[in-house]
Amino acid sequence: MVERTSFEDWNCSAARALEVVGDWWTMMIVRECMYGTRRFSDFQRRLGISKNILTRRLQKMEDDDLLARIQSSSDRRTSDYRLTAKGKSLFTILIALMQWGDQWEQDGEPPMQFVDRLTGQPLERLVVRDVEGNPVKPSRLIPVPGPGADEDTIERFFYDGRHEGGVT
Amino acid sequence: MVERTSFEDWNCSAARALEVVGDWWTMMIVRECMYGTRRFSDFQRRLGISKNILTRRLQKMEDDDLLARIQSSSDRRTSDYRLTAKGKSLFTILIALMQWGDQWEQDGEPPMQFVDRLTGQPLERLVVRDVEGNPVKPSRLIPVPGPGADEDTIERFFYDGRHEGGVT
DNA sequence: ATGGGTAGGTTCCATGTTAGAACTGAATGT
DNA sequence: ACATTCAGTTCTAACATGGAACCTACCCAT
Repeated sequence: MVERTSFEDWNCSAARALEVVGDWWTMMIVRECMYGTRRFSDFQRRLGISKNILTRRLQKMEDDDLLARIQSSSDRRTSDYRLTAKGKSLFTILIALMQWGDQWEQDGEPPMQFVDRLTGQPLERLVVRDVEGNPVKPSRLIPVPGPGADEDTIERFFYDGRHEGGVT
Repeated sequence: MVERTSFEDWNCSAARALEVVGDWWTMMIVRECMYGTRRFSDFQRRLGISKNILTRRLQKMEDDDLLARIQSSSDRRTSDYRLTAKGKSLFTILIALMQWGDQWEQDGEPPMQFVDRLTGQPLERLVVRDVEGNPVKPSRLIPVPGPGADEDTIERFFYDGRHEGGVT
């Protein structure tokens, strides 16, 4: 096997999420959608992506139900690509990426930011919190199997030493 | 040019973040670190990643200052790979990915979850909020240039129609 | 001290993926 | 009718991936 390792059968939500959005272009296309881009040629020009790659990515995103393709009524050559509910819910991941990039790769100076269209107010920084609403440091946490864990996940947890480690 | 398009000179924080963590394995290695994994052979066995690929990824993550490599005092053959502050701050992105995967690829049943090591309490769902702390729907937002915007970003914003679009 | 095993790589190769350029073919606009 | 635009497809060179074999330092038991 020389094909890329697939994460789709892994019993891990992060791995499954990455199987859908983990390549270099997909989140950039999501960003572009959130900037208002709808059409093939606009994605291509604004991202500087090759046409054959864009075709494949849009197709995969449609297959994964991130994008819906809607026939444009005015020009029958084009379709509008729009985010589905599943695609829109990648918003949190996009904001997390942008804020991390702002902090560590842009010295805290955002090149672009999302603001309220009426008030012009920016967004709060995303914070991981416990159920009582208090911010959580990774070092306070440990990973445990959840209701979706399969046998293998549970076995690894107990016999592979994972319950002794923790977030650091 | 047939090399992968690099995002490192883009004036976009999401693109720069993806340049660092946007490949298939990097966030899986971060997850593994947060599960307590430290050593080469453990990353290799638990992730099922090829040794040459793992070597390259760990090296790049060290170059990008996500991981620090610390000589193990007991066994001079091995080193411990540990997350730096920059690496630890990928936590928010990892949680966003896990929660998205839980919801859309696992029917809301998490295979693994992070809980407080003392109380056993799980985490709250990440929510994008405005500065007053109210949850924000993407449709209420528009993208605007920030303090880190360069000329090209500002020009595109005004002359490429981006200010007319918005998050939808 | 010696032999066997382990940890952490490196090298090699077949196959896959990417990017760019050239081409296609239908729909538009003039 | 003619040129142009849109959204692709096809072709090819270069690069990346994954699996296996190989390598070398180190640890451990005898």
